[in-house]
Amino acid sequence: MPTRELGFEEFKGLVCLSLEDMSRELYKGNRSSIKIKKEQVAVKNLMKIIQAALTLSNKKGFAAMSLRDLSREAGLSMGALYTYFTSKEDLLHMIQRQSAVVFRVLLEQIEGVDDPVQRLRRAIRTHLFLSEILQNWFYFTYMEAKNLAKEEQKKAIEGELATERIFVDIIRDGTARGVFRECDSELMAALIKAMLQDWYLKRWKYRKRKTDVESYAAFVADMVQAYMAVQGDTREGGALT
Amino acid sequence: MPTRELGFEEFKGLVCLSLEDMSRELYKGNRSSIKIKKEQVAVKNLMKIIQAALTLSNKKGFAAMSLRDLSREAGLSMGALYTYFTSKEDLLHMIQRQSAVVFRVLLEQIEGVDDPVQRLRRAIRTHLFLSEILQNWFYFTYMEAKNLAKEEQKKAIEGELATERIFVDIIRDGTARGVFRECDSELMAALIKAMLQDWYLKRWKYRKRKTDVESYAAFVADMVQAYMAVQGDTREGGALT
DNA sequence: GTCTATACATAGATAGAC
DNA sequence: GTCTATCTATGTATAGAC
Repeated sequence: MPTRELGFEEFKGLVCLSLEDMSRELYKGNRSSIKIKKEQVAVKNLMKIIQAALTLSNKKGFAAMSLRDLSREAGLSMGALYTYFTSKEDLLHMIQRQSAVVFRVLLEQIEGVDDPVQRLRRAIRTHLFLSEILQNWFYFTYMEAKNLAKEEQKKAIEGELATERIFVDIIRDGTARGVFRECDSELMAALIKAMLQDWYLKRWKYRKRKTDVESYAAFVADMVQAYMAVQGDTREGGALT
Repeated sequence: MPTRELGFEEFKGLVCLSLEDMSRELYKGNRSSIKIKKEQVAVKNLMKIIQAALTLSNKKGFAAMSLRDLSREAGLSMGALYTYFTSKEDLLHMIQRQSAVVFRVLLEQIEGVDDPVQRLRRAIRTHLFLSEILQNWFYFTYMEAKNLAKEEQKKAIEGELATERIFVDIIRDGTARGVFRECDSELMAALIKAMLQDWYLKRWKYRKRKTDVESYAAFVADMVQAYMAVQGDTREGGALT
């Protein structure tokens, strides 16, 4: 569907990923465990709870965040909190599960882009844009994955690999069509992912340096492109070997 | 001093970074807070404590690890534990501070390597080798940095930036000498660091794929080199722009 | 030096008033 | 739907026997 290259602000305006959007989705997906019936009320409070949970957890870790801390930060009593989740672990899982929307948007955005180079570039930009909008969600998901129950942890790993798989497929397609050089596509994809993740893991650093997401995206894309380009092959020759 | 390029096993044999070495250093650096007088005894138990602390923390997080857990895993009583540190936070800080040896070794290893390309390659390899040997220390330091007190946290950030600075300097030197293209050296260094960190943050993934540290180092170095090379400039031209 | 037993604080979770 | 008050388990930390 999306053919034209979008700037970050345009992208942000189109996708529905505000705290309210995310909270509403979360509410709809957890009607059974949330005791509040009125959507208006529920969403309003879920926004406060999630915002508070992400802020506190990302500052000192989910395990170190007590529900009393959360209660204070969200402006709700302990009792009220427990009408929105059944246990602290439940809250963790709700937030974590919601992060899955990312994969859907990523696929949507590269759909219909045929040229491997453009497709790769689009995937990189989209991933960075998403993590820019949902920075605290991404950070939380990454850092708190180890706290999940075994079953949910397995899903998180599958999610990580599925995203990586998107990049692997693009690279292999490009190589098959002669646009990219031959290379270890899994390793290449892993390194791209590492660079994409650094954007939200070290947000403080890039913020201090006033690096914006567009520049970062361009740099990563250029770097990958420089390596993947078939002409001017620097893999074997040169001072490196 | 080191002129010849070392393989990983050679490197591992030369540096003194076994659990025992690290524990002994830690003991010497914390004589004041550790109540045990006999070095033999202290080091033996510190090894058990640190090994247990790293294992448990890296599995479920330092905050979620209770000292009862630690006591069981290390095979020492609660009382005994407290003769090796004054508080749980103290233990965290001792482990975290010990990770600083890395910076020293990194500097030692690139010292005397003049050619920017070789110097960059050496720095990349050394960082990866170090994180391979001290995988659990690196992982711990990265994931638990947020639990540090404000003062120690500041030091951790300075450490991160100091390592990055080494790469910045190599890149700028290379550019000045006409070996590397002009580029945003801080951003380049940040991305290199991101790729280096992925090696110990996602060790499970690379282990499963049977990627060894030498291959990983070569890939990262080649990729950086492909972008930094002055000839065959692909930054502006090509399908990307 | 190391252990067992215990003090004391704080955690997660719930009951029942409003 | 939300609050306050409270239960119980578990946490960190220490005292004192061996």
